[in-house]
Amino acid sequence: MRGIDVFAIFNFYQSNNSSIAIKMKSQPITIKDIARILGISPSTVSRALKDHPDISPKTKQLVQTFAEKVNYRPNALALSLRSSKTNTIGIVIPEIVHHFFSTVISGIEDVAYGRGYNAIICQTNENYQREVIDLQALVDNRVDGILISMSKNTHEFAHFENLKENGVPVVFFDRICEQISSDRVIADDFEGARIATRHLIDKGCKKIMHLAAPQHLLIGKNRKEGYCSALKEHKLSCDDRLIVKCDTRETVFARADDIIRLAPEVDGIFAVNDSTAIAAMQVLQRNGYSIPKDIAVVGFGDGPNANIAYPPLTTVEQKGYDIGQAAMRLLIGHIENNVEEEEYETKIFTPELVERASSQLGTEY
Amino acid sequence: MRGIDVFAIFNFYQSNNSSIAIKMKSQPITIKDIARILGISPSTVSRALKDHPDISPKTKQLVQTFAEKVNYRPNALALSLRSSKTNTIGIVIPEIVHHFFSTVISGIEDVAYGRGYNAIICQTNENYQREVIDLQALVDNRVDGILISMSKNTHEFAHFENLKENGVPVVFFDRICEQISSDRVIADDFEGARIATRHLIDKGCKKIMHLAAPQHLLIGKNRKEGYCSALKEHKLSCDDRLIVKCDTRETVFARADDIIRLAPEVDGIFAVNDSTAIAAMQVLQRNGYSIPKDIAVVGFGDGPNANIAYPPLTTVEQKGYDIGQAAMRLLIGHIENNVEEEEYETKIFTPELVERASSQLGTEY
DNA sequence: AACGACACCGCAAACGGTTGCGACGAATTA
DNA sequence: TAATTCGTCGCAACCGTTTGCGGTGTCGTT
Repeated sequence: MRGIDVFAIFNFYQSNNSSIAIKMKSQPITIKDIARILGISPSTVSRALKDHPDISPKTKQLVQTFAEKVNYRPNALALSLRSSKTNTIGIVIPEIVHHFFSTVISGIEDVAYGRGYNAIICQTNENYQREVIDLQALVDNRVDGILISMSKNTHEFAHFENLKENGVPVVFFDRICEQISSDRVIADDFEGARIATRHLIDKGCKKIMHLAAPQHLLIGKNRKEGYCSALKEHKLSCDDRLIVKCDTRETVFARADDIIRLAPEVDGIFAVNDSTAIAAMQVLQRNGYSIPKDIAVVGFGDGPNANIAYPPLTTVEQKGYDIGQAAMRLLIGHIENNVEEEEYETKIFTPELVERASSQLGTEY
Repeated sequence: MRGIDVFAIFNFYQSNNSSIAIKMKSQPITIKDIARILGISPSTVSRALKDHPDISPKTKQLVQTFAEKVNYRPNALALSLRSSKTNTIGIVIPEIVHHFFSTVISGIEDVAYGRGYNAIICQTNENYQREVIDLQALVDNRVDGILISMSKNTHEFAHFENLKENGVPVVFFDRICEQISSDRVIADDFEGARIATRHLIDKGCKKIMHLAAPQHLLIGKNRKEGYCSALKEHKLSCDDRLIVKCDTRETVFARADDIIRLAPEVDGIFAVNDSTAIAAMQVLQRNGYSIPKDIAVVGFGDGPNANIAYPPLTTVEQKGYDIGQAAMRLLIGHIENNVEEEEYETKIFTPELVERASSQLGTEY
């Protein structure tokens, strides 16, 4: 008896709904809608949908097939509000248009997707104020955790402290905040530079120039020190005269004279990044030097430029994708083991040498 | 009388809260907490916080300063649930690690930030299934609108139709779906190719080779047709013999022989993208040709490679940032004017010529 | 016939916030 | 003095979902 009624309404709803769908934006169907149409209570619908033992097989069947027909989907907002779990994490980075950072994001995304998390991405454009506001917005939206790479212009850390007080799990990556104890995932610039420089020495270089970034930046300092360390390992002196301060294409051209003046006495160059290395090769080539026959060159991986260079550039690759994955895994660990371990972890990724033509000293390309 | 009581509790709460903050993750404070502590109702607190005229100045003052002290922040989830407005939009793209796409995202982000929107980013990795799931997740999270660039492997469009039925505003950009009527923001590949080819002709080229992408891809087809169109404009014939099918660095090297065989009779090359153009230059240079003295080269902008090339590559820039901004603005228009206009707009961005050394036919670099 | 056991389902509160409406006291007006 | 107005505030419902608990009806058991 009652079954007939229900199915009448059922069919009515179906045809009615589909005709509506053509004309207007129909609000998504809710559990209450289903309950009203089927003449049962929302709680029964809820339980039926998740196979609760209290519900009879018939009711379950009815509710489940109906929900299927009308394409019911639970409202994630309501679920989040009730459970205080959004399955969403926040990412705060200086800029997206940067090969390294977008690679990291890609790694984060892939792990997140596999574990059922969504990612809200905020780009600070190296702006401190925006970093503060972005973090606040993420907290307001009750993200389950946050991954941060700090802006260059951030010198106060109250907004980071604030996260800890709010109980939001945080993992810093790449541009970590030394003043805040937390999980960290970083690339080992020192070791990367040492590997690059060692490689030049292995290739037979006796006197190696370094194109360096400003020493107040961590990467500038660490990469230079890695360079010096490799030299000393091999009883070579670390001569300040061989260190030219330039870290962009433009600054290379601006200091081209200095490079050319030093060129006759060196047989290798380690540049703080790839675009600097490539620009240096071009300056040298224009002045009659042959790479890698006369001078071998190694860069430091900031993208896919190395392959395009002429000759293809030997470089050390920063494993952005791995860093992203590791950071996300660490974060998930903190989110899902609500264990209050004050034990913070630091994961270090050592860059990997990718050997190409530019470092084959003495050979023609 | 009562004032004294309240402030006593006030102070108690303050000291109590701060001591808690040190030890444990304190749950964020809610309107109900404030109401309980201040001995008034949640509705009064809510109204006081937004200067409702029904509330007395004294109460407003009390509530507002207290909220300030305890750093009250409204729960965005609760607001969204009630208002059905999340101030969040979804972005679905094939891959993040791609200069063009990350540039688009940057444009989207900046507009979104200015208008108070957050962005959830999903990367499909050119996977149809993932595209479906990502869209569903965005709808479940009740985003206010969605920006999509389609995956290459998407050949069914039910999930797009589904969005329209759910009443979610959608704007397609770059990889649009021709089968779905909607707002669109695209780059004009045809016109870009025409501009590039025209430029070569202006520089004195009489016979221009084209390195083309597969013709079943829209960009391959449009760019080739733009190339032909420019030739015909200038009474030059569009000779299929001068069209070499290669669109990556690897395919250029694979078909190097074909290119070298044609080289003696051509004085210009238009390549379907920058990396192809750069690889072609390298092949030619290795075979004794001088660029741009013997042969002028123009690429098609897919990144910052052009600057790094030797010689610097003339190219047409796809305005990713502008496309992102425009797409977001269109979307916001649809979200905020809930006017039901079935008028869909298509914005077309014409690439812009960026002239560098590689196209200065006859000159030495 | 009265009892407990069990299957099945609904009520109501909760998550955090908003808002229409009614209540109450005080001040103003007739 | 009685009626009206106004300034303040709280009740309760609502957004969509979950869940503890209590209620109902149908059995079988003694």
